[in-house]
Amino acid sequence: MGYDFKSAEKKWQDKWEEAGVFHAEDCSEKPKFYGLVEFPYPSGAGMHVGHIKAYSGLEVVSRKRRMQGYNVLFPIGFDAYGLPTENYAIKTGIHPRKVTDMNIEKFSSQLKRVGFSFDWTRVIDTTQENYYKWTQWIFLKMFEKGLAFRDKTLVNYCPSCKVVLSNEDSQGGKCDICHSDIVQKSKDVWYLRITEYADKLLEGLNGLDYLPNVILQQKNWIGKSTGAFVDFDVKGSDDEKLRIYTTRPDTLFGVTFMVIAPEHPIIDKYADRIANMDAVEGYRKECAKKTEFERTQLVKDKTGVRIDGLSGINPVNGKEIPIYISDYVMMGYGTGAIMAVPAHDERDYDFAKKFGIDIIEVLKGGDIEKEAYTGEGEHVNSEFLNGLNKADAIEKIIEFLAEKGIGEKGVQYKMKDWAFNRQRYWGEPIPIVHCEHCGMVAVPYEELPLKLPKVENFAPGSDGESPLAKIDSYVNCTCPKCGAPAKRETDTMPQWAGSSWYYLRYIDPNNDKAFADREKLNYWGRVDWYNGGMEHVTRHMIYSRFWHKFLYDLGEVPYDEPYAKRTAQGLILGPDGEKMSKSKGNVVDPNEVVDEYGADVLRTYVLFMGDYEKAAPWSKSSVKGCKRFIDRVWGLQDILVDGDTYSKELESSIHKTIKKVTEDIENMKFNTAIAAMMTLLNVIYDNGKINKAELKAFITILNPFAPHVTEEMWEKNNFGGMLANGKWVDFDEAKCVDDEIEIVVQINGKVKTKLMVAADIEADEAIAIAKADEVIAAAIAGKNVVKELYVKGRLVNIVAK
RNA sequence: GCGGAUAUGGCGGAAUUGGCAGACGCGUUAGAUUUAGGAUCUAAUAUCAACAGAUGUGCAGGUUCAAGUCCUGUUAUCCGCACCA
Repeated sequence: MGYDFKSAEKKWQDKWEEAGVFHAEDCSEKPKFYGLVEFPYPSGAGMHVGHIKAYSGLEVVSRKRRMQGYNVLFPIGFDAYGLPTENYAIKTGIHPRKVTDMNIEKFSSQLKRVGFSFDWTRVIDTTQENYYKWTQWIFLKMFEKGLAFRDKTLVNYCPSCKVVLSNEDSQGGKCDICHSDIVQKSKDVWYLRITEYADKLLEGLNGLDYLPNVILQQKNWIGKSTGAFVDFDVKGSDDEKLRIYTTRPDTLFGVTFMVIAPEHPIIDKYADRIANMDAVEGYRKECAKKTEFERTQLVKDKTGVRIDGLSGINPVNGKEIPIYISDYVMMGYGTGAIMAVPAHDERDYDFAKKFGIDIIEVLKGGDIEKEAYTGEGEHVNSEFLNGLNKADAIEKIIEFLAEKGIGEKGVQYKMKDWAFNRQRYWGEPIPIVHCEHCGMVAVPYEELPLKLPKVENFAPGSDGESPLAKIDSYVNCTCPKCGAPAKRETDTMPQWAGSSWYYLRYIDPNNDKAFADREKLNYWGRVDWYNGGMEHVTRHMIYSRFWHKFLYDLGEVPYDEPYAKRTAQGLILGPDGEKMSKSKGNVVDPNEVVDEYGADVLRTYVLFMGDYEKAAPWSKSSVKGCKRFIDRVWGLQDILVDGDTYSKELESSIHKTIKKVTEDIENMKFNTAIAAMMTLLNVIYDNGKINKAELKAFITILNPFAPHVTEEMWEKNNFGGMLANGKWVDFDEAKCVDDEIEIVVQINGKVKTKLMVAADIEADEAIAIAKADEVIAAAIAGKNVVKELYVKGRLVNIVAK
């Protein structure tokens, strides 16, 4: 009788749910394991095979850990605020609430069909009042501490969609949605002062078990650099100081010009003294027209205009140097002004060559006739720095600058403050009231959640205002402080908000007194293992680490980093080797796979298809290989015999496989774990029979991968209880080795023959046996044996000339 | 441009960390079974060669008794950052 996955899978999913076997127990005596996967955005398209792979990894780890006696928290939820839902709602007229509920329903049933061992009693939805109440609560705490603030910014605005767009949605200066030209618009928006945590976020990385690549990407994102600020006097101004930032203050003697960003305020301030203001203005207009893409493209061909009327004075030698404006200097980094050292900076070099500016070498080691020398070297032409190396020179010059009061040590970050706003409906309302008398006032904590009002028209308003701005009953309120009529903030929070603290809510999802109970926080502690996509390791992870560190500083959480370990799965590519996309028509629907082959096959395949951390193309025929594997496992019941200990024939194979699977799962080497079980299966069929003890062990280690078929077999053979509640099997290291082993005999490193010998054979004996072999004897006859080696358990190598 | 990673049969990928290259799976070929197809089972399957044997882990060198693995150089692909001073 074949295995009927259709009925068995449904049956066991229901039984597991009924018995609550995957419910995590708060504050239990058992050791805890908190495994976290990135909760999905419930899109209308339904689940993707990528989700299955992303969740299957920690699913296997979680099921195994449960069987090993851990109290496992393996939760799931939905990150449901966001634009796609809202856009769909606008298009169809169905309310986003309804769309979200439908999509969550769809995702939930799909996830359940795959048999994931999530604790469904803890499911969260970021759009529910009892969840976003605490998102707002955290925001207000930040507001209280001055970390949430408002500031003017130039935003990308699409006049056609009437919406403010992120940089990602406005690439190339065109709106991603309607492709009209984006205009820059000044607007007051909310920011979170994440830069205040830049150092903590950087230092925190040290003790964490993240993939090296993840650490690197986070470091790059934070982008810390150390250097110095230096003030240059400006000739032609009223005693104006032009402050620059540099990482190489030691090259100050090589400065031959300065460059400021086109937006630099000094231009407007002294506009009447700049003789060529027309040219300067013309250049600035030209830059403003350039899209971000254009501005980053032309690396070699520098453009710029000299400011006629203002010049800089090099503070170390009093030399007068020209000042240029050029768009290779950005207003958003450092001070928007640089000192240019063409001899030792490629950009400055290109610029100097183009504009015919002097190039003065201050570091030995390169040939500045040909190109800028950016390496290290001894200082020359630098007065008191001459002869010093880079580190010493930097130290000395900073000392000098500080003494003279013309500069100081400085640190810069690439990371900017987090623009925390959306002019959209489907997001968490920002709980702030604007009062004419009191300014910005927080909605009192006891009034949270500030509910997102139900509206009929959730399309964005004109002029980039949030749809909430049109609802008078929402906007008009009284000031919580003075009681005067006031207006509510109408921006909502960005998508990233809800996901910045969701791992904390799983710990105590229904608490209405706090975001999570302190005792439970103490018990569950950090997420032990967080798996997700590489695309989320910078923004999402840094944002949530920031929120967590903020809560830690507030004393609201008992540990300072949210995630102890972070891994990432590789993409599943389409069968054509291309990234899956609807437009390419190469998307694989997990539902169809479950329909055709069953959930166990789908789960096994996504883990078997290749290295978990690498991208691999989907192969329809390889899926069939996993189907065969599952069917052959079921077929073991046809050759089942009695026996309550491992048989001599299979004992070492079973121990070896248990060892391999046990270790591989922890290292996310799921593909080789499955391969090892396939190998064992082949060994068993070669053996012709399997006894009950052996079958128990086999289906136990297979259970995390293929829980349904193994559970069905467990029941059918009356092994007792439910396998999901079962105990993991141990292996005995001593029994993983065979008595007799095959060794290879090489002559001059080439394999000549293979011999069976006792596993504990000594070198002398092994070599003697090898030399006694007729093939070897013949090969070395008449030759001079130079060297004889025995590598334990592996080979004998005889070097003969 | 900078940083990181990868490169192994027809395909996805293994390789105890310097010790039999190609585990496991797919595909292919032959056979069995079947009215047929499908499914299943058995065997073969890196390349060249009838065999002996030789060659073989992107390419070129090197170290070693022994190299996919270590060293030097080089090429290609992918990812991240990108005029960050």
